[in-house]
Amino acid sequence: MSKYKTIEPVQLVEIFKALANEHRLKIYNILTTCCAPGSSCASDEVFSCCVGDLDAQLDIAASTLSHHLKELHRAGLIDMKRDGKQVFCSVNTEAMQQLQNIFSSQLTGAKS
Amino acid sequence: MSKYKTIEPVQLVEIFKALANEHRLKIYNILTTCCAPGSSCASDEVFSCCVGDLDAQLDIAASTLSHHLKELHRAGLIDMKRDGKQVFCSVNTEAMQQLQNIFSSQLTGAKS
DNA sequence: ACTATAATTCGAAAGATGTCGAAATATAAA
DNA sequence: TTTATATTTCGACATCTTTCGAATTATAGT
Repeated sequence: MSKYKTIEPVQLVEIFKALANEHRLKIYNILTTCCAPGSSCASDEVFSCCVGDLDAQLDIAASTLSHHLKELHRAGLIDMKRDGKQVFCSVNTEAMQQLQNIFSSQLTGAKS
Repeated sequence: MSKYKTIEPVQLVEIFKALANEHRLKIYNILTTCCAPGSSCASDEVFSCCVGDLDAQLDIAASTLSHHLKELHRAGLIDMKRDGKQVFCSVNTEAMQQLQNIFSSQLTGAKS
C-alpha cells in the first residue's frame, strides 16, 4: 500500500516506550534539533552530539544517560558511533520517517 | 507559529506513556479504525466501541481494561461517555491531530 | 608504561506499572 | 424492589524501570 517499511505493533510499542520518559524525549529532541537530518554537527562549537555534550545538558548521572541512550538505540531511534574517545549520537532518519508516516496516516492501521 | 495548539513536553511524555503498552496501543488502534473520526459506530453490529466490546477483543480482566482506558483518557487520547449501562469510547480527534502535527514537523521542536 | 578522559557495565535501592479477583457502583429491566 | 448487566474501584502482588555510585573498559596523550 505504501512505499515505506511498516512498523510492527510490537516494535511500535518499543518506540513509544523509548520516548515515554522525560530525559529520553529531551535527548531525542536535542538530537533532532542540533543534528538535523542531513546536517553535520561536528563543526559547530555550541552544539554537538557526543555523549558528554548531552550529559552537560541533562543533570543526570553519566551511567543513567548511558542507559537511556541504550534504550533509544535499542528502539532503533538513534544511531551511535565511536570516534576516538567520544561516542557520537544522531537520530535514525529512517525510523523518524516511519514514525511521521504512521502518525500522518491515522496511527498504525496495522491489521492484527 | 502554527495554528495548532502545541503540546508541552511534559504532556507529550504522558501521551507516549499511554501508547507504550501493547494493550493500550491495541485499544487505541481499534478505536481509530472502528470509530474513525467523523463516523458513527453505533449502527454497525460487527464493531462498536463500548467497553464490553473492547473487552471481548482483548483477553485481559475487565478491571485491567478499565485501568488502561483510564490511562488513555488521562493522556487526553480518548473520550468516554456513558449511555445507559454502557460507556462508549472514541479517539479524541484534536489530540490525534496534534500528534500528527508533531511528527510531521520533526518531533516537538519545543525549545526548553 | 602510566595517566587522563570518555563512556559503559554492574549491582542495589526506590519507585512505577500491569495484573488479577473481589467488592462496589451505576443503570436498566422484571 | 429485586435482579441482571456493565463498568469501576480497591488492595495485593509481581515485574519492570529509573536512578545512583563504584568499578570497568576504551582510547589517546605524556
